Amino acid sequence: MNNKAQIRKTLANAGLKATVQRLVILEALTDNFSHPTAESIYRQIKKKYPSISLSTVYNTLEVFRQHGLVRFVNTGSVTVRYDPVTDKHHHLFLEDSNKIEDYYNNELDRLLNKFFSKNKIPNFEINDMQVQIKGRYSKYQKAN
Amino acid sequence: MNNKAQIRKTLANAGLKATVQRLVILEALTDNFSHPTAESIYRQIKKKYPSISLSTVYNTLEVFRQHGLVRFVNTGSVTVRYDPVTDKHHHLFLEDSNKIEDYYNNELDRLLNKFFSKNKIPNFEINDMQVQIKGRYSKYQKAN
DNA sequence: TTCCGAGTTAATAATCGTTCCAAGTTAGAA
DNA sequence: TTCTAACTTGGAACGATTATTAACTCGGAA
Repeated sequence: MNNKAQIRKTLANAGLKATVQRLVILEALTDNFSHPTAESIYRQIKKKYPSISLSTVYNTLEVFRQHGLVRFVNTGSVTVRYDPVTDKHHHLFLEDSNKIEDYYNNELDRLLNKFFSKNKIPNFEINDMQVQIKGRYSKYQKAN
Repeated sequence: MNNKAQIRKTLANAGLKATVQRLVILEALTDNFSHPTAESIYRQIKKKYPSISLSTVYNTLEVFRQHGLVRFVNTGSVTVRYDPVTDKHHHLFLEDSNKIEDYYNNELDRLLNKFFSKNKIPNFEINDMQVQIKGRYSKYQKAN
């Protein structure tokens, strides 16, 4: 199954109509692991689909978010960023470049789950957990 | 030593002039563990010190941040929140109320440090790390 | 196939949070 | 006490997001 068909399926599974706009936005998202802003998604799409409106991008991202197709990334800055990856993962915040990378580590997840099942936070029910790791790549190493 | 004197000292240590505005803002922050926004700090201060400007609050918070007196909290929403606690700690995001609480756990810190010294991220130098825990307090339990 | 209506989009206005700026004021060194 | 760099103020400007609304489009009923 090609990418387009997968994207259609994703929309259908979420119970969303497969409009052209949704297809291109979702396609842009799945191709893009740089945690884009709404604005940057808009610019990217605009090339191929010039009639799209920035409002549509915002609206659609919000619809996707409500249906679990994207997440907000917590950046601590003014602009919201989106993460097309809804699997469990963590984030590396690159201090030099203002970039964010996904970080996967199943072992870390297991460790945290184990820790919190032993050390419950009183009366608190955990739904989700994420580690934010701030730092930098060593010199002469490419970040990506 | 009383609170006011401590606050003066904090400013002096940071090499900052002890203006009235800075004193009241820092006082408001140290009294306030609810991770306030700039706006809410402004409203709080305005009662006692009506001539203060919102710009001053923003400017001052930024100066404090540069001097390590406060931190941004990464909320994933549009508005930036500030955290007067600069010790190592984590955050509970209460899904029902949009509140954020500090969460301390030395054992968790040790565990994470141990984990990442064993499992280094290739070429990446970690400077800071934070766990964001999302969830809710059980019914009939007060969140605070 | 046509038509209807709910859902969707585009354009633009409005709002919100934050930053910038020029002019006035002040803390604190000397 | 004087002087000056640092600071504050208010308002304008800005960028990001949300709201509004009229036009459009798709899928299903007839």
